[in-house]
Amino acid sequence: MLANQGSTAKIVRPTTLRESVLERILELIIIGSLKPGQHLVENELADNLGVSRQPVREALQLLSGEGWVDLRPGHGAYVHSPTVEEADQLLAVRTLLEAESARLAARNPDKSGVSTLRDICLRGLEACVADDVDAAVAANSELHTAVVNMSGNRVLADLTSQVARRVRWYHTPVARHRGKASWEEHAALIDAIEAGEEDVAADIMRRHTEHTRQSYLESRAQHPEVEPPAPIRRRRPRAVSS
Amino acid sequence: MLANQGSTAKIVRPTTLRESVLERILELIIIGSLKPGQHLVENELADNLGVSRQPVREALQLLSGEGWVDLRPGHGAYVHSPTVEEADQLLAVRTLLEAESARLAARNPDKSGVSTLRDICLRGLEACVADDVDAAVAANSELHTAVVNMSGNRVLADLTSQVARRVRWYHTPVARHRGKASWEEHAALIDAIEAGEEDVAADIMRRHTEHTRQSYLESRAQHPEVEPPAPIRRRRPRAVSS
DNA sequence: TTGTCGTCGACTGCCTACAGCATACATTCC
DNA sequence: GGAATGTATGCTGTAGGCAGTCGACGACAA
Repeated sequence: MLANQGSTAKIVRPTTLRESVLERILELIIIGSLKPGQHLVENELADNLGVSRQPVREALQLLSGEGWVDLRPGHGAYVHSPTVEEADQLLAVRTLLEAESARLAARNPDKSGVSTLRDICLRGLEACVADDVDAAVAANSELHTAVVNMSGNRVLADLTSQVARRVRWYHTPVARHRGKASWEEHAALIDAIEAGEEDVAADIMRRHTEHTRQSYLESRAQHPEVEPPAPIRRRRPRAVSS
Repeated sequence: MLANQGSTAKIVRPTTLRESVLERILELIIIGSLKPGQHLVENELADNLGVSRQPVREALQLLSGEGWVDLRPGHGAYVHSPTVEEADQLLAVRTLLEAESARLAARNPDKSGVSTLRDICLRGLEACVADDVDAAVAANSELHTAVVNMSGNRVLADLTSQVARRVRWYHTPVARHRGKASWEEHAALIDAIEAGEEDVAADIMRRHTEHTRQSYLESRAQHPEVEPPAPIRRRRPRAVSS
């Protein structure tokens, strides 16, 4: 009976076709089935997903709004081709946004919010010592989300989540968590928020996210598996015929 | 011959119908022809603009990505209804982003960029003493854009422009420029950027945008013309018949 | 061999049409 | 008289289809 009721009273949206198409395409991009720079032919996607072109088109329009695909009028949609430079800039912006979130969260910390943070932190640490990487990653993003929400600035929260989603794309080849040290930083952050020390909280968060940025860059330097920009192929190589 | 060549080598895009529809709808929203909370019926828009529903739908999808309209699956598109709280948050985020832009611009200031800034600043000041409000406003946004571009962080620039566009929406009822004082702040900002004084530049920009935020809030307090959320009407009141 | 032009194929952009759904009104029952 | 249900209507979501357009390939000429 409670199956469909999200804990946060999320609206049970009448999931339209274009929404599910959007999510499936997004998943294909994230797992790498659709490669950066690849031309997304509407008919192919429609056939593969078993729908008509229309919902595919609309899903692509929405995805372009989130920076996942680039629309070239008259040419169609291409999977956004990430560069190291862009990843760096994205992580820099994330640092900026999240540090401000931490500052605002510390400006008026509420009891329940802080205790939520502690719960998540505890879970993350447990997952960490249990070597459950997936759970640790989940707890990590959950904690960051919780902090942004505590900021009370919804615009900031939306923007951050938007940026964070794109960052996740770049995280794929990176080691996913930095172990116990990361959670100690988290704990310190929560302390600062609870104590209302704005500058300290912002600084911890800034250094924390800056750290992941650095490790991303290093990892990227070691594995420069950057794909060439975009081999634009509109026709597939003709099969031997005649 | 140079008619179509923008100064910044902008691509001459093969303007599609949905693009022009998007711009026309956006204009209608900005000038207030389409009011906050209003239900955007696709057929009506299509008829009024002389196109079919398809490009209208796609334009609405794109507009939703920029926060101008809200899509409710199964219900259609509604003009985003701005609240004072959201405006405040938006302006706060803009302050954050632009201050960082100024910091980055000051980190490595290039000669040509700085001279461009000075040109714009001069024009703005001239427009100001000539009491040409429109020109002053234009110069103002041009200058801010130039600073963001000098930051060298394209993600930051994109995000800022996105936020700034939405902020413009809230500026409508506000006094549009603060006169000479504003341009003196601009001049000081440019000096700081040229001298490479990151902290100073960031601080000037922060206070500068914070000032406009304060004046917005005050103006809003005096003219609390906030519309009621959204009187959702899907059928127009039936005409007296029979 | 290299540059230019014509042809062809494929894909996008747009239009029209239909089905499903949500809302508002009218009617009936308690 | 009030509430619940049936019915009508307008709108959205989706499908299918057609024309325009862009790029690639091949032929021809220099």
